[in-house]
Amino acid sequence: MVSIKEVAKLAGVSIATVSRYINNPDQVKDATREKVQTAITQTGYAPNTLARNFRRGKSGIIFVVLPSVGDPFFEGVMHGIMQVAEELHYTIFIRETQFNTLTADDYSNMIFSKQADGIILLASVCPFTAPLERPGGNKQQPIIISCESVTPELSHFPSVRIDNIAASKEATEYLISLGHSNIGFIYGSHVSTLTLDRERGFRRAMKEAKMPVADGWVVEGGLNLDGARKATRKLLNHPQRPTAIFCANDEMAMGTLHEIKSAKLRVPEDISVLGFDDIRYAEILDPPLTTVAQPAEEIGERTMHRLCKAIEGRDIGDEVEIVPHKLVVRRSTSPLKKSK
Amino acid sequence: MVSIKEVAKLAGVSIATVSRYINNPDQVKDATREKVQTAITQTGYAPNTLARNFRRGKSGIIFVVLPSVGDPFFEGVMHGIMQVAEELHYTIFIRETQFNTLTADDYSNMIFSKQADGIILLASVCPFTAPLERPGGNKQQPIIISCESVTPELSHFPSVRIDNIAASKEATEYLISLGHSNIGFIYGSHVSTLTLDRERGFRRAMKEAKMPVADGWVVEGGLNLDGARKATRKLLNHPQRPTAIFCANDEMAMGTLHEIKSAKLRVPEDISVLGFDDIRYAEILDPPLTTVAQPAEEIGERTMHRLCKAIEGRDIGDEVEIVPHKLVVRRSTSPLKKSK
DNA sequence: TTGTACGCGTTATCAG
DNA sequence: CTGATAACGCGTACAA
Repeated sequence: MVSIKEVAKLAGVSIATVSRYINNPDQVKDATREKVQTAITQTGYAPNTLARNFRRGKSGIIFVVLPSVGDPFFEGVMHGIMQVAEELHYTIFIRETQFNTLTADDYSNMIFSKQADGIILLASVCPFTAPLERPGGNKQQPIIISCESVTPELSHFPSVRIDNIAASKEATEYLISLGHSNIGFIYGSHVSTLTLDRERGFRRAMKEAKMPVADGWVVEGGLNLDGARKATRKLLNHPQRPTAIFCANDEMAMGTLHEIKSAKLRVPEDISVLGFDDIRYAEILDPPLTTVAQPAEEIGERTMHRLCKAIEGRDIGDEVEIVPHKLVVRRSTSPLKKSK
Repeated sequence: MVSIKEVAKLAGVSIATVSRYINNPDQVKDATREKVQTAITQTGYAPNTLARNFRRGKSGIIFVVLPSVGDPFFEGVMHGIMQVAEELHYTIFIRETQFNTLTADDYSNMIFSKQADGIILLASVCPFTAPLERPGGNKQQPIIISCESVTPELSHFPSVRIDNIAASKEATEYLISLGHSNIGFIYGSHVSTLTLDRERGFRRAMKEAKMPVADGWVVEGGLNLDGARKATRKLLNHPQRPTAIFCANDEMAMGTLHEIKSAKLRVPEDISVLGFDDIRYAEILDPPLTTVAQPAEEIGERTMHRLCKAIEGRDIGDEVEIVPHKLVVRRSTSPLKKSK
């Protein structure tokens, strides 16, 4: 592997000059510049990133941690993130945490061990434990948890997201306003505080409307198609079958939609379906899905800006930054048909 | 930032011992081990990855480059990749190349500058130029291009994929066997050799069956929903309206399905639809989509194994490794209804 | 404008 | 089993 030394030797200059040529070309005389350049092309030299980062003490890398590539929701958020990253000359690396569950400490360590300058955790279901106590002073690590509603123990991490409880409550109230009172809810998983919050919003709306939530109306959908389909079948077989089903995300709503139609029931005539996220498929489903939209790109942008502030050592607090959500009404929901 | 030195001092040992404790604990006496461990917890020390990688001359990182997170197809491939990566102790980083188009040289440089030990390009539409000529000897860089059918200039990169032409030809023959002769084809984009190959397979089947492909039956779908919807509208308005539409991937097929139904036509009674990839949504679409399945996980596994061989310096050739595809017949295709 | 020389934090190679 | 020490490749203060 060719290093800066060989380039220097070939160009007949010192390594310092080569280094300068690369990082501060203006400080090098024209004639020298040429010599160095030819030596570089001749050797095919490329600066060793490992050495450079080591020397500089920073990698210029930001990790974005998300549960799965292949999840349509994150596309928009990534857009926002990458746009800002480009401006600010950071490189984004995505880490997928499919099943391997890293702890908050692991992430903290990534920063501490200089693997990355900052980390964005996107709705990453990970078994968060108590915050890491590091003797060196634990405050203000450049880590942001976005989209996800964090548990109390983690509230010291800054965060950008919608108000999941409020959004879910509003959506439920919309169903109620359509005349529905038997409403099923499919949440994600017990470790997904995000969908748990959405469940909370659902229950709150029901309670305020003085509508009971029957046993078995709230089921787990596992955040995936299969899980949602099973959950839906449970709901369809329930003695008091819901007239509307609210799914904690659109992915699950897709499974629900399919399962209802497989049972020869119609959406929304027999059962209304409501999703969450407004992924790109929502509007081309059959019927197009009523859902809660998140300003994905904005979440990404805000998150990056805030993270970069933290990287620069500025204080960004540990508050949750709430962005607005919006109910998008399409055709998968309709007024309750009075069947009596 | 606390370094190994301070840990050594606090523990009353040399830095070498601390290093050994971390990398080869068995070579350290029990008593010493404890001393070191307490010093580590006390200081909150974490090895500086930058320095470590620098010293080792390798990062243990493999880049996976893909066009977009949010693309359901890659999930399976990533599964395969990550499983092998875990076994072999590599860390996977995903880079998204949404619009920013890196050249083959850029990738080559990533290897050369030690940013990564190896690179997997997954169906990444990037403006490949002539192979990089590097004085140091350009042969056998640890770069693999998977899923994508590469252009001739790039055939020196090893590759793992299905035979897109053959698969597409077979799928077309299936449509023909159902009695269809007016078949529309929606390809991805002019820079996506992958979908161009699928088009080639389509045309080959049509030609062998002596069926003409009318002007305007082959349209560009842009690899996304909107593009596919527009393309579908063109097809529906064509004077010789196709009785079947073959989409170069499932994402586009989803758009096509929706657009056909929006035009009050039925699938498959009026128009059959055929997709490609067998993403997880294929079976829950309405109607469930007939499509060509790729062994995604297998592609991922094979790719990683081959790449690791290359990283170890072994010769892996530059052949294309072909994995089997399979036509999955569901309900979006049916025999041509004789309407005369 | 250029060159010399040091140090970044590790790991690896020796001797002890 | 442990300690001293030499690398690794680069950036930069300082001297020339």
